[in-house]
Amino acid sequence: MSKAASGRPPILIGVAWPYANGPLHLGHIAGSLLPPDIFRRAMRMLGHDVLMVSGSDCHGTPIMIKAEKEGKTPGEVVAFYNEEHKAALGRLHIDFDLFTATTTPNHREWVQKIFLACREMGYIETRTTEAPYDAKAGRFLPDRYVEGTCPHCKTAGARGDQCDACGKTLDPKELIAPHSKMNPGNPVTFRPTEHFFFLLSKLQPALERYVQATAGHWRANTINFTSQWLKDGLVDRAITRDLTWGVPIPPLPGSSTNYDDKRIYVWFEAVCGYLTAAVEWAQRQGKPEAWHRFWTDKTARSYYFLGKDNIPFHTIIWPAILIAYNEARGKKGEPLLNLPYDVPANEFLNLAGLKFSKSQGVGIGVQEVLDRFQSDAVRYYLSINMPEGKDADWTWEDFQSKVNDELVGALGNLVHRVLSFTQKNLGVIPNAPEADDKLDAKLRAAIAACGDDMETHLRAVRLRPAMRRLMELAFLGNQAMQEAQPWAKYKTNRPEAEDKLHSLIRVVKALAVYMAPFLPEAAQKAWSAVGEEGSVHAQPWSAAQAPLAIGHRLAEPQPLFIKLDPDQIKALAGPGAPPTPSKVTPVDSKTNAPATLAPTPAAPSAKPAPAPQPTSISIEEFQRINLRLAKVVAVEAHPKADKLYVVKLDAGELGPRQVVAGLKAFYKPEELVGQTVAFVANLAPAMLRGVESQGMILAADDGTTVGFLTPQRALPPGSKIR
RNA sequence: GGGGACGUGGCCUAGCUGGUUAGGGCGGGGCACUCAUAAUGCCCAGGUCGGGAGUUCAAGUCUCUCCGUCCCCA
Repeated sequence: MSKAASGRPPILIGVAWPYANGPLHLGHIAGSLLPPDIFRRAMRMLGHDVLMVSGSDCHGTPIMIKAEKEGKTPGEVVAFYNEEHKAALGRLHIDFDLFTATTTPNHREWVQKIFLACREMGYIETRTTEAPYDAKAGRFLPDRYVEGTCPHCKTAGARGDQCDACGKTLDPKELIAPHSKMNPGNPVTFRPTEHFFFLLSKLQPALERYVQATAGHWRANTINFTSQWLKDGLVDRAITRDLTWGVPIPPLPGSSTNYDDKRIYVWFEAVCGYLTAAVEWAQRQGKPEAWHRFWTDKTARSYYFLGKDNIPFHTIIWPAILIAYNEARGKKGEPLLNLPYDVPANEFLNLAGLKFSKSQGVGIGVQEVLDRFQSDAVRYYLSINMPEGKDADWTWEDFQSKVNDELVGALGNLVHRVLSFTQKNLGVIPNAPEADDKLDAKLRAAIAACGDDMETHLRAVRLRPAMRRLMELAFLGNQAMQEAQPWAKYKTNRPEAEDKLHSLIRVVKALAVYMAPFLPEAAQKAWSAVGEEGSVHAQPWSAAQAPLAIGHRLAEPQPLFIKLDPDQIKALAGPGAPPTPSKVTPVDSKTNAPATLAPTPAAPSAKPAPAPQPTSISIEEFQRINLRLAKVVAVEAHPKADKLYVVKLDAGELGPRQVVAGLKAFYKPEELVGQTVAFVANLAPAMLRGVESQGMILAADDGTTVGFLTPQRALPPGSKIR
């Protein structure tokens, strides 16, 4: 494959800028935000220099209106959502080199520079049109903020761009009795207004050449869409609007006209963000010219990730702007900017068949999901169910099934069973088998083939098939384990069992590498578990085939993934539950919390749920519980719960553990730190309000007083309780 | 109204330039195993590849048309 290739091209990844008028939902993540993160991680491991940028799209009328409604400034609204977006993305480990906003001075200056350059080259001119105007409010209105009676079906409440009742698209002028949507009492009149038009028609021939030369590797949907636009003939478009929130029109050479009440429209301005964000990133690096590597290096490639509704802006309009601007750059002898190399547009993710919608309150916020589930579980479901070729559905039942049966059952289980058995019986990673060992050869070949296939898929931005291919390796590993039967061999032929285990650990290590782009947390856990140093994300793809750390002493393995609780899923999927397709209370922008959600499980340590008392259990049953001593290293308040602590434990040979405990009402942090406590070490990990808990601290209580258990004599952390 | 994408067994889906018995996964049924988060492995379940027509020696895979879902444009 490309392993032999030297000089990997730098890769610029542009991610469609989420609009800063609401929290992110899963549709955004699946459609345009998660795919580039997977791609970015994969390309880094494949040796490319990658820059991934995006930010909040902050301008336009909807944000002004939202600000008015909430009695805030537009700046406050977008700052809030910019933070929300960053937090949600961070929790999902979608890591940008820069996630900025269109409100920065840098962005404004560059947009104005590009605007002027395009105008200078003759691609922007002014024209006068008539636009709806609210005289009382003293401002022009976007078409969809004009309401009136539909001229076709006579239904009241039709919008200026479309009538929802009969589905016809409208011109606001056609409406009977047009009035402002925000102020229904205010009549709307039409006034002439001067605007700047971007002359797409003049750029048509150049765009055709560009598409001709580039679109060979685009997805069918994208290329057809684009050629259709070109076939129909490009229409000049207004790129300014009558509003006051946005990038101002710069002073025009040779003109004294005042354009203070106009702004450059988002579809011209926001796409420039891909360039301006790269520049800002370079500045922040302290290397102001560093962006050239990704923008003017002739070998560099740019990938733009977006939803299908966004295609023409990235295959027509943005390239057109770049072509026009490049003409000006060429004249000045500046290096030319690269046009989009690929535009892997995704279809949509729906919630049980309904569209995610911020405005209609359909859907669940990313943060609410992450309060309940591991980010890798969410990433897995979104990856294996990615809307790459067609729309996909998020359903809670399917989420549960894919996570429990595939992620936990196949992938997580393979890693865990291999490491558990080895750790328990050998303690260390065994020596490699002879070169002619059959199983080892087979698994080595499988690992190499999987890596190659995944690489092919990943390079072509076929992420869902790449994830599928990874799962095939996990299936194969389980098969091999089943056939090899180390548990039986171990008793009769120990050297042979060790050979088998070595080969299986090889698979585990390969999985750690290959899953890294998709499941960053689990990949790191698995990587460390097989005794490898440092970050798996810094490894080359080929690390999957590197030799094992023979002789490394294994720690008792922790499961990679938490199994989903069917009851919790039912609560989310059931009738009346907030994230169902039924409408949800509009999200409050301050807390951005939807209506109540299913209660989180009670804190594990203070009061165990009253269970039916079994009369007796066998000693074997009791021995299944791994009780240990651990030293409390640190205690922090749980960020999202009043009664919970996040406790860091040193569990001796088991390594560090993190446990969520309901001790906050009974102990101060300093009363706990340094103490030796008893805890259940093999309790299935659980997410408690967004924090993973890997065990349970034991405590006794009489209903009012609570006391944790501690050994009567000093014993080291990790000591067994039996 | 125009254009585009998609429509494969209960569910999610592979199927590139047309050609052996249409492959996987989930769920379901049976068996095996016990290392593993009651996890895993094996076997089985037999879907007229949305409907119809056509091209061809041969079509899920090309053409036309109709239906459904979604997106864009007018």
